Amino acid sequence: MDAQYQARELEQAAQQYWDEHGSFNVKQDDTREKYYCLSMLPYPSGALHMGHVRNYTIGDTIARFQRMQGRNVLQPMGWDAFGMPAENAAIQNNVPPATWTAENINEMRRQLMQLGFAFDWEREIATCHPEYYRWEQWFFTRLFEKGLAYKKMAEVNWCETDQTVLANEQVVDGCCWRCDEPVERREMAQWFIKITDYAEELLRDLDKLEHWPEQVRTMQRNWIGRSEGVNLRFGLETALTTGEDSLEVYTTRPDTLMGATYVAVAPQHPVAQQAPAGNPELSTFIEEQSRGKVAEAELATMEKLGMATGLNALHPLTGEPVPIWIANFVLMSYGSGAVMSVPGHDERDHEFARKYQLPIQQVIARTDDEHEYQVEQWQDWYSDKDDIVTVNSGEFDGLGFEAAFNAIADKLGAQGLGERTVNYRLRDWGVSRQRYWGAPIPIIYCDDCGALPVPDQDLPVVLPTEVEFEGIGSPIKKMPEFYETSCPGCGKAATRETDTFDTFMESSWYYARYCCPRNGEAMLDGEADYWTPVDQYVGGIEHAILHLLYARFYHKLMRDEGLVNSDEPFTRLLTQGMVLKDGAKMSKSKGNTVAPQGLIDRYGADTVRLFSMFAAPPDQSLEWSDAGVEGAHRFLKRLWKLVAAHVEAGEAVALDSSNFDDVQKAVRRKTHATIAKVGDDYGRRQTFNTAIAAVMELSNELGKLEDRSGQNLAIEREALRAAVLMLAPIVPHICHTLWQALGGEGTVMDQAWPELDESALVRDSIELVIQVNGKVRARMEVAAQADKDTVEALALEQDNVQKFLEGNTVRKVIVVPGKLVNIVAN
RNA sequence: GCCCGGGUGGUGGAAUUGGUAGACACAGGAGACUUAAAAUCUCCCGGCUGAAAGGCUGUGCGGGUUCAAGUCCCGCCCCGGGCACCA
Repeated sequence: MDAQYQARELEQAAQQYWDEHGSFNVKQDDTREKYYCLSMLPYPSGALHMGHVRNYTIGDTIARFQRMQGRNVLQPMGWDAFGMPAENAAIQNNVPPATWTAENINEMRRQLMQLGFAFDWEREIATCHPEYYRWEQWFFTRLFEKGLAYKKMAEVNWCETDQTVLANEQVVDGCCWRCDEPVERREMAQWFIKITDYAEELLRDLDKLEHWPEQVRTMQRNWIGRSEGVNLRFGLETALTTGEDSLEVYTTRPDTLMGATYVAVAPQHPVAQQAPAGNPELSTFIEEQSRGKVAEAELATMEKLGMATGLNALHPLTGEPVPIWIANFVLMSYGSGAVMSVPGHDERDHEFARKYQLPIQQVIARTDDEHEYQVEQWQDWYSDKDDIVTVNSGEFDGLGFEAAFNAIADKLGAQGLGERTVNYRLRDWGVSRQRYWGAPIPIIYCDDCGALPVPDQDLPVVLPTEVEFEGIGSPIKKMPEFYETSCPGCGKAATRETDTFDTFMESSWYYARYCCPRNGEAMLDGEADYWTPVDQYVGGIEHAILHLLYARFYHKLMRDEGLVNSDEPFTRLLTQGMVLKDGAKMSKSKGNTVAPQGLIDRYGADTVRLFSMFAAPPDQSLEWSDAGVEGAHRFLKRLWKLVAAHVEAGEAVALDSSNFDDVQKAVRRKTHATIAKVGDDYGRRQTFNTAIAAVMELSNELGKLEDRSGQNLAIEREALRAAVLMLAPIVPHICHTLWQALGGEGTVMDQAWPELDESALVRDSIELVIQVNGKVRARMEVAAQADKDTVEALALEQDNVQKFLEGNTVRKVIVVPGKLVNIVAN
């Protein structure tokens, strides 16, 4: 073999071998266990960034490791090709989004191939191809027919100057990013999918996802936000012009109902809309509240403002009038758009009541509190439902949380004024986008027949790619040749929907389509039954809620359509941390990106892969370091030289462990301890950084062998073969070559994982740490099987231990077998 | 504001179930080889102290539990992710 490690030549040769042998093209095979390893598909933004390299190296490592466990491994790749950046680039560079996207895909595919990822490229998909989104459109028409897709009004960011809808990202400090004019919230009719129908199941099945990070499950649980409470109605002193004479609110704390001193409604609430008649100040206030963007963070951090409507509601229990206020923090899109306010106990209500001098009434007290309730101060024990008792609540006085909840809920129920209900924070999924570069929503509007789905035989509704793209407004909204059509019901002239789908639609089911990407007859087929669910999913932590929740939802929708036969799409999830540079997320906008291409050119793919896996555990953020890359490269050079020197020493004799000296035993023990550790690190722990460190330790340990004669060479051979096998998933190219140099059979990627020899791990003696009062004072070597009494006696004999025991009495001795002895003395 | 993470040497990180803090690397220092440099190899490397053995101290801050705390509990501070139209 070459004396020098030549990454470029060796990597090209390995990739050529894989290509010629179709090494990663997989088929259904019922003789082996299947393993579907998937990394989140990239948005084709131009070139690969370090986040991609990290993501796909993790996925590739797992895929290759599983292959070495004997499984039939599918690892596909594709492109999340619709989205806003293509439109922005189109404006800037005067290139149609389709062209820009296709060029980016070609460049990024080339880079992925250069990194040697074991993808089955025959299954590649791009979500902007009609062959893909056709089935998304078809599926939407199924949902429409089931009543799971519907249209309603919803708020969007609106720029009056540009006459266009803006994404949250396009609103900067409350203003349009193009014209810098203030943005307002405006209602528009939009398509929604009823994810709330599945809220209970999405919540419940989180318990089944035992191989998901607890963190992600907690976030999803909180996002769905199940609560139990009461829907109750306040009467309206004056009925609305619509005849409506009550106001519905939801509360999780009916026990505090007697403390409700006012009602707050959203500015868009019917009561608020009717109130300003003859009150210009109020209408100005309501209008002002439509300024700013729709993001929750925006609404939650803005100053809490309100104004009295002059109208009263009637308390459902007492019949007393309570004022109705308009408050900017009440959101029309959450629940009924109205809340009862209990300023005596709720922090936000308290703040609001103090600001506007509204009455504050204490209705719960702490059973264990000696302190007087102070109206001026909010008491933070409100959310604590233990040890509280109702007060100032008339017939409901003296009850604990549950008793008060039940008594008040029962009373409301009996009077027809309220009922117990389960509520979710989760809102239905708005899938309409008023943008061009997305999948057209397959709906036709007819003046007579209403909204009708495009019939199957007319699908796909193809997005025109030859367009004049100006950037303000979607071009297809100005193309009669696109939107003019005939009604599938009555045949009369009709209009197509010109909105496109949210791009989360494409990424919610792509994992299933990889199983049968070229099927022109059906969305999914039997191959999807074979491969799904995905065994291992790898992607950024930033997708912990939205993408992963939508994909889980879509899987259940597909299951209920008979397309897949499992309840959850992703059995095991690994959420990758961010790639940072100087403490900030690498991004084009921050200008702190490091393009992997230069590093691949300089050091080779294996070095880049090794560094990205060594620098941090996969779920933590990774701080980029150019110096660290150099170090990773040095290790590969050392490994190369080690194997070269070993091969130079000639053919090894057969391993015979019967007469090993202590050094030989120690080296061989290290080999097998490493095999045990690395297997666990790859499989169970998924801490690839410690797996690499362990192999580095093993290679350092080999220096202890004095020469390469006799059994030493056999021990080294065993260690090097194991090291190459264990590193192959991370640095597959160099290991492909080194495996051949070591006389290995076949290719390294198809070898079985190295076998652990338990007998090599046996030790004659072990080192124990001796502490006095928890501080390490000595170490000693004892026979591995020494019993507790012997260990204790030996520990007490140590000189330094004696020194610290002087003048003290031994109170207790704790022996942790195999680890330490702690002598408690004073 | 709300939800979820994180904080350990000069740096990235290790310590897996409460049991030796700093594995493995990077950077730095000293030395070897070399005319020289690069590359490579050897040794040192948390702080204070000591000739050494050792001692004291140390995991964002303040408390607590325990024979023993980076790890568990309570209260803070700072940084990152998400917040439904960025993907």
